[in-house]
Amino acid sequence: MAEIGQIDDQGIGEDGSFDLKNFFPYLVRVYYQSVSMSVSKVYTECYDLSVSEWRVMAVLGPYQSMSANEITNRSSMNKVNVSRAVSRLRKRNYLKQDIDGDDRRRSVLHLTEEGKQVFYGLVPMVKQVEAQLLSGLTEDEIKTLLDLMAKIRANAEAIGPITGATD
Amino acid sequence: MAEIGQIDDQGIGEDGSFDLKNFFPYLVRVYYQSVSMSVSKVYTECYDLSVSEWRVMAVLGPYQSMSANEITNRSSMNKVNVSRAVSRLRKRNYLKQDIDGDDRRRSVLHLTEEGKQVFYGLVPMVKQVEAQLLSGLTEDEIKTLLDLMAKIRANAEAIGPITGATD
DNA sequence: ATATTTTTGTTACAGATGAAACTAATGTCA
DNA sequence: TGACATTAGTTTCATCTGTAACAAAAATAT
Repeated sequence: MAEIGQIDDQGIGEDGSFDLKNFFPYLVRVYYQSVSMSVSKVYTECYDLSVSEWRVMAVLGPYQSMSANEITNRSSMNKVNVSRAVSRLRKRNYLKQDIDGDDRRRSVLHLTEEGKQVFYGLVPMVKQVEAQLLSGLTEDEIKTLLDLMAKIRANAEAIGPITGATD
Repeated sequence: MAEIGQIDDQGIGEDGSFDLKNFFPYLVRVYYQSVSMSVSKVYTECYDLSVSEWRVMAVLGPYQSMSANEITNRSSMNKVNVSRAVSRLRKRNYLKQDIDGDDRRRSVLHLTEEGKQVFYGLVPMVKQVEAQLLSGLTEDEIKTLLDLMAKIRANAEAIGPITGATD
């Protein structure tokens, strides 16, 4: 009765109960927390990187070079967090920030040698965590999961566009 | 090749690429953001409640009465956030905080009449969002999704226990 | 040309966060 | 009883966050 999938439009049962632990958005949050924690542990503990910093590095990769705006678009972060992550990465010499010759508002960002080393050190580890997270699931199950997540994301975006990208 | 589910243990391809947008934890994050945003919009815009505040109310419900510690256990929040949410809800007269007679460290928390009204107003709306999020999915698909999410959560917790519950 | 608007990225500000330190009450064990 | 440990909940601190305001450059329009 209080099961998910059998959503009653009354909202509240006769006993006035609302079962948070079977409320879908709550389950998504807990799911996200577990996943997020297990990955962020890697780059936090190994290199003291924040999520934003890791994401900027991940988007950039060892050979890419792009503007802050492009990073924003490819990382589901807002421009403020990109700016701050870039600034911190620059201070640590993981990233170099040049100015675009054609458009002097634009920055041209790419990893330094040191940044690349960090990246190369990190990628196998985060990929291993990814593998552990998905272990025990078949290829089909993974595909199904991703498809369903995409469907729900589409539903969510139909309700209202995302404003502030939580980081 | 760079597809998820076909995880190569090299970590980085010959071209040194790492595809963030197909990285599973990233997809989970984006998924979570969409879901979270669509629900939190409801209680934020309607009653200016934070996630923590909503969760405390949701766990408590209209007739339940429990300690802060119990709320912590049932809501995947840490005790600091529960404490703060309780404090704010109390200031707004949505919640009453009494002291347990048997154990004077313990508080006994329950919603006030005003808090119940807010709760009754909110539940149908968040349930509607839940329904919209899941619309287009069959019962089986929903069950599959929840099962797979639970599996991955179990995998994550096998890697390492969750420390700070992000709120 | 020059005023206006748009875009790119940064900064200021107010509020939120988790970890750790803290207070107060209870439990344990000798 | 009294020393010590544990538990419940709060507060402090340093950091992080999103919104809005901002500066500078470029695009557009007149």
